[in-house]
This record gives sequence, C-alpha cells and structure tokens, in this order.
Amino acid sequence: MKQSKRKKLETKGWKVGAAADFLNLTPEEELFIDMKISLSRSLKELRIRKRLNQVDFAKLIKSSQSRVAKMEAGSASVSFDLLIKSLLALGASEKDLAKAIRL
Amino acid sequence: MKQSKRKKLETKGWKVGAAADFLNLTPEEELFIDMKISLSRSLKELRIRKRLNQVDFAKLIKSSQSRVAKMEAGSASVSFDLLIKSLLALGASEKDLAKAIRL
DNA sequence: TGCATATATGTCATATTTGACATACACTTA
DNA sequence: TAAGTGTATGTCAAATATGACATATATGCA
Repeated sequence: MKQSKRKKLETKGWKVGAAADFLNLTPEEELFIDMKISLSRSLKELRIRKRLNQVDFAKLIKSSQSRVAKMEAGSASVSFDLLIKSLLALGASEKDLAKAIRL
Repeated sequence: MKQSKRKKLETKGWKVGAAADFLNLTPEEELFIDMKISLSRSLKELRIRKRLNQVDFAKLIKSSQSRVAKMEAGSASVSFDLLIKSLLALGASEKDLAKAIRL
C-alpha cells in the first residue's frame, strides 16, 4: 500500500486485522475499505448535488449530523448497511450503487 | 410487492419499518433487502463452486456454520459488511460484487 | 434400519454500530 | 471583531450484529 494512503486510513479509526497493523493489511481488507470509501465519496457527492447540508440529510435518514460527517469521512465506525441505506434514501438505484462501489 | 415474495421474507426475520408491516414497505427498503438477497445467492454459488461446505467456509472466514447458513438464507440478522467480507474471502473482486448486487 | 455428512434454526453473551449530544473547527460576512 | 452556517471529532448508552453452541432436519449409503 502506498504510504500516503496508509496515513489517511490511520486517522480514520481503521484498525485492520488482529494486530491493527497496516503493514499486514490483506488484499481483501484493503478492498473492503476501498469500497466503503468509494461509497462515502458517492454519498457526499449525491448529498451535495441535492443541495442538502449534513443536518438536513441527517433528518431525512433519521440519523445525526455527526454520523453523516463520519460516513462522508470514511470513518471505520460506519457500516456498509448505513452507507447503502443512506445512498438509497438519496434516490440511488442498484445500478448506481454497483457503480459507486468501484469509483 | 408480490404475495409470494412477501411470504418468503416474513419467514426470515425481516421486520421492516417501524411497524414491521410489509404493506408499508418503502421502495428503498425493498431495494435494500433485494440487494442483500442477491449477495446471499452469489455467496452460496461461489462457495459451492469452490467446493467448500458451510463448516469449512466458516473456518475460512473465522465464523460459524450457523452464521454461514443465515447468510445464505438471506436472514435479516446478517449485515452487508459480513456478506461483503465473505464474498471477498472467496476471491470476489469489486467488479464481481458490483454485479452480484444486481443479480 | 443406523450412521455419516451437510445444512437449518433458535438462543444468548459479547462485540460492534448507532443516534444523540457536546464541542471544536473552518469559513463567510457584517 | 462577533455572529452565522456548515462540517468534524469525541464520547456514550442503547440498539443491533456476531460467533458459539445446541439441536433439528435432510439426504445418501451401508
């Protein structure tokens, strides 16, 4: 993994693998994180395109501004389930999600 | 929603929405469930293609046979996170997952 | 029939994720 | 400068998902 990418993840609460050791990140773990980050990006993009601020979007999905911020920051404490629910709430289709995973 | 589909979900622990009322299933909720079920199917398919039984696969992902069964049954108690981790463990790529979501 | 293998279902203590809240930070504009 | 707006970060009790376990069911085969 590139040094720059590693640094980025460390700050977001990602403790991957048993040893929380970024040197031992398996390819699957990296893919898993990459996909979440991809969804994060799509979420932020979509929210902004809909001209919603984090507070209003949080209300829309019955969550909180802080959690929206964490979603968009690619925080490790956010599940795929929440990301996907959020994207669907913004009107994303299955096709959109399939695309978003890989962006 | 079709009657047949509704019946199927009811048996798998899906209590959707506040009222657990299948008559009030929003399109987003339905999409959410559909996607999980799609991943379930792909998972089962991939596992069998790799000639693993549920016990051995459970060991591979450090889980249990019962949870693998629940994953493949499309149980409501299974998260996207676990489904995706499992698929990645079977060698699925981001592309594969993007496809699997929509099958 | 009994035995082996594979899968399904239910329960539960533990682990993780959640929304809520407080508060900090960044930026604009008056 | 202060006030307003939007976003980020940390904490925590409650909600949800988890692996482990027991047990049930199904199928094949001696």
